Amino acid sequence: MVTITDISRACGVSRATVSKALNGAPDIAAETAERIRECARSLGYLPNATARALKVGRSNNIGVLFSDSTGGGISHEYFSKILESVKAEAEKLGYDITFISKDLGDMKMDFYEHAKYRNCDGVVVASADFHDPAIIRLCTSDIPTVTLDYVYDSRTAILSDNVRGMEELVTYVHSMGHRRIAFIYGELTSVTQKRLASFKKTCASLGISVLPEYMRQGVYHDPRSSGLATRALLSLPERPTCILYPDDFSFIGGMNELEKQGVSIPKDMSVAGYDGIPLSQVLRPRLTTYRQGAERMGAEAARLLVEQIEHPDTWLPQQVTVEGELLTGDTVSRPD
Amino acid sequence: MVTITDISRACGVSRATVSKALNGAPDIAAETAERIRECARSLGYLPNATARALKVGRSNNIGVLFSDSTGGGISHEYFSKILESVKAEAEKLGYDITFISKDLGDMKMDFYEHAKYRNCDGVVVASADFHDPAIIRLCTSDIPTVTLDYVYDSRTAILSDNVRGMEELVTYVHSMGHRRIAFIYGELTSVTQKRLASFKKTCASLGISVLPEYMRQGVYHDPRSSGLATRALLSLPERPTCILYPDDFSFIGGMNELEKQGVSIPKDMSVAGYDGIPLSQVLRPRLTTYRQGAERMGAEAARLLVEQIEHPDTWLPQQVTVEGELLTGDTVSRPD
DNA sequence: TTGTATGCGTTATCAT
DNA sequence: ATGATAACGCATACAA
Repeated sequence: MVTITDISRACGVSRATVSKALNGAPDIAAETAERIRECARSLGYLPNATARALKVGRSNNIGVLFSDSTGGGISHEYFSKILESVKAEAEKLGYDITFISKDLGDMKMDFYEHAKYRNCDGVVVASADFHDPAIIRLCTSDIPTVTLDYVYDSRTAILSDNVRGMEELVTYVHSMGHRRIAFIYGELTSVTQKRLASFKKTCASLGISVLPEYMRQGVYHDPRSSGLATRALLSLPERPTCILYPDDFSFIGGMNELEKQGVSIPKDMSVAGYDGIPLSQVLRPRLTTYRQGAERMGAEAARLLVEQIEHPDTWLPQQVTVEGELLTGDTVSRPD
Repeated sequence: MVTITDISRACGVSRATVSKALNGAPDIAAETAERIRECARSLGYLPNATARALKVGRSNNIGVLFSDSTGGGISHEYFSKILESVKAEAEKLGYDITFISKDLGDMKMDFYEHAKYRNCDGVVVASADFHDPAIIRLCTSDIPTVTLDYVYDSRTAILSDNVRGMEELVTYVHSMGHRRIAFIYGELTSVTQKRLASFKKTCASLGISVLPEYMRQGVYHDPRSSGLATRALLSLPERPTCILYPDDFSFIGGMNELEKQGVSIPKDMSVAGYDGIPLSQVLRPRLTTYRQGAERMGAEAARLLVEQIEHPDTWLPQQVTVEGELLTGDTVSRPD
């Protein structure tokens, strides 16, 4: 490994001078600096992030937290997209990303301790059980954090616009003539609460009555439960004319059930999903859904976190809401 | 931040003693050690990974490389599963993982330099253009590496058993009575070469003739191209009775085309995918496919990499092949 | 059994 | 404009 010392010897200057030259300090003669840089290049010098971090107290490394227990794992397309964009944006800003977990090897640690242990300059909490004390500890600590889809008091958060998403979906479906709209929703997280509230509010303002038998709890990302809920809805004396699913993937379960019962989409039943994952747009008929702005959310999260890290004094926590986009597919038609 | 020095002061011992006690060195009196550990706990001491790394020359951090350019991004379910299991296994072994990329911020670096810069103890190359000189440089460097689905000479690699997978698929399809089997394959990577060779060899040994018009190149993960290839196959004077797709997701395109032409699966046409992603098993009919052992591949990659890191002297490079599993769905039936 | 001294590679302060 | 020196937090060889 070639260090700053090697360069100093090769150039016949002190280590301090080399360091300054390499970092573009103003008090080094232009030609000296150039000579040193050239020398560094020819020797194949690479800065040592570890040593630098130890010295300056900043690692240029941000942690990312995906706690799988909630089912919000990396293999969910929504989260993998977020991860991808956090990564891309962070790298653009000069930061590496490291996963934060608990219990590294045989050292018992919680998330906060892990982040400290690795000297993370900040962490993006992308998917977690936000009521877990360990998560709360991290998110209310001295470490800069940005949460996704959940807000802690006086903390920065990036939010997918679930209220608007639901509103757009319901409004669209209503505009297509539907009045008997069923909603299969996921586990009662804060995201779900928002979608539920928005569903009800939008229905109310459109003069649609929300029948309790049209509201069924399902499970995110679980086609089976969506299938069962669909079956229940189909067995009602008065069927809905449109079913909203918890998400695009779980819709597959509904799709199967409808097909099985000979109910054609969208002729006999209109449907819509949520998320706007690629799958939804390659299905035929193309699924009507609301695409969450995962890419922008990830990028914003990284951007705001880095800003907070680099300007802690002037930083004001903020909640950024990222709008999605209604994807008008071919699964919602005018009811007879 | 509470350091080893704080503890030494609080306990009235030297820093060396604290360090040893905390690391369980054998030459510290049991009660002294316990007193120190207790003190550390009460002060909320956390080891500083950065300082330790600088001192011992090992970071307990492994890099993971997903180069998106090849389309092998994190949001591909196969790769996200691998990432997930690499992460889980690495953490179990006491290693954090950091993404390796090129061009961090405004510093121009290649992959090797990035890994060095971060002091990675090793790196898992999960998805990359293996002919890229930058990848080659990394994989043939002094840094321990493990590649997935590609072998560099005298290097450790984890391989999905594409030969066997294809063989099982073809054999199964053959056993169901099919003789006119079409194969839509992806871009010509080494993985594809293996699947192609295995397809041909298996066909040959089963006495099936491989018609050139039944072999069509498509694109991985691209339903559109699979749809086009399907259309071409359907327009042949003598249609195949079974179509093998590059992967489960791209099969969707074929599914749509078949549906559009009123060709029923599996009554009029049998089909099979590859990968065994969750989607394939929630479709109806359930897709016949070959599930790659992504979880085991990731875990093995991490395990072997760590072993190589921790026992560099006794290490022998090896290629581990991870078998998958034939998922007999409902999309292959006996032809008339 | 404990402590002293040193250095990992870097940057920052203060002299020169 | 350049250099000597110290310090970041830790682990280890060696001395006591």
